[in-house]
Amino acid sequence: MHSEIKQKTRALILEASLQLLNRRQTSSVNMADIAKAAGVSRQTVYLHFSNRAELLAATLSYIDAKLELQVRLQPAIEARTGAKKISAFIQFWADYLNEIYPVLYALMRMQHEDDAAADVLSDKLLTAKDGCRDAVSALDDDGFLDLRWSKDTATDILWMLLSVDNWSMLVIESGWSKQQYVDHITYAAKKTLIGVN
Amino acid sequence: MHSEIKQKTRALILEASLQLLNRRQTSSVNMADIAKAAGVSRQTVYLHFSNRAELLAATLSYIDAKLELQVRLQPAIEARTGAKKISAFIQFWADYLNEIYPVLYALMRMQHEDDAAADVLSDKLLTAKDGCRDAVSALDDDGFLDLRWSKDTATDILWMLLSVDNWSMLVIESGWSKQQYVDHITYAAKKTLIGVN
DNA sequence: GACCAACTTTACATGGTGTAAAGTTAATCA
DNA sequence: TGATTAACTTTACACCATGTAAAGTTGGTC
Repeated sequence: MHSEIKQKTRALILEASLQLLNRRQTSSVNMADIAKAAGVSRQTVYLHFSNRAELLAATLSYIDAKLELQVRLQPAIEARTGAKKISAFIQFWADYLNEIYPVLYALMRMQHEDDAAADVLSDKLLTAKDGCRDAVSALDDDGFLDLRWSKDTATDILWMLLSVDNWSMLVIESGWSKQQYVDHITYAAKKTLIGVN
Repeated sequence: MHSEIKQKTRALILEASLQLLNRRQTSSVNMADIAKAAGVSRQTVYLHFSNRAELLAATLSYIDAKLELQVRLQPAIEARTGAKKISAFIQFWADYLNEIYPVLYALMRMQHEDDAAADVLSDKLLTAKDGCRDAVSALDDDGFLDLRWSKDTATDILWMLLSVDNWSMLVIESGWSKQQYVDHITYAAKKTLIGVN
């Protein structure tokens, strides 16, 4: 079958994209670089992905498929109390960001010049914001949401705390370990959101 | 004097840069656009500023000169308690960010492609981080710093809360008013950092 | 043996930054 | 007054990545 060949080439490109982004986070990764690493011509990449944003989006999905997201998310979904949901979600988020950061970083770099890239990013991140909303709702149901916050405001605050930029600032720039990030951000989130009403 | 003419042209360029950046935050502002707005050839801009990063840095300084930073910072410097220092500093920071954001945004957009731009930004932001450190120290002197935090960690946390990306996320994207930003972030910062030891 | 999907090769348009160099204008000074 | 020169203009070009275009090659498939 021809389409088997096509799928194989697609996989080669995605794997090359992922590997390159993981290795050299600093310098930017070209379409040409990726083609070269995949052992394929630059035009072939455009045959599979109509532009760079689409390739990066596909690379994100490629990672997601490897990670078994549903399994990883179970603890956050099953957590009984709001506080435990927050802990579980932040734990998940830190692990997940660690995996996808290089791709997100590439997308973030091009988001201002390229609407397609901006869309991919905002899709990805808004999905995660729903996780924040869930956690806040659970906390509110428990009666532990600080009366100072509306649910929307609390969601914005938690979402801000968990932003990709904050993560990279603390973990990449300031050198926090993953465990420090999880511990400190979890503590900060709970202390900010929880009120003894 | 020749140099008077030169200074006048320089001022024209800086003013044009500032106006353009303030008006159209969304689309990017070219060297050519700025030259045009200043009524000057593109090459003349390069005669005064060796590259875009330098022009933006000068535009930042140009704003600073207008703002009388020292006066604005007085309340934060004079505040007696750590808690009041935090409030005063966040108030100052929100006002200041509001003024310089368009320029910072332009610098942030180019920081990954251009080392000079990255340097300008990190200079500007590290100066502000010192403000966070001062506030944390004051809080610690009062004996009100949550024992969970070291001074360095607390500084990182406060600094993260006040990051430009967070500000734009809340104020630009989520539509918070300046007052909401100040009130909510101040409350969150105090609740996170202050401990009853 | 014809067909065609997948891929290659070559070439070009675009857009913004920065460099280079020759030409113009008018203030300054001997 | 006339030469000098600082400030600015004009024109042209190199660069670099993205994306488009089109003709050519290879090797399964029927």
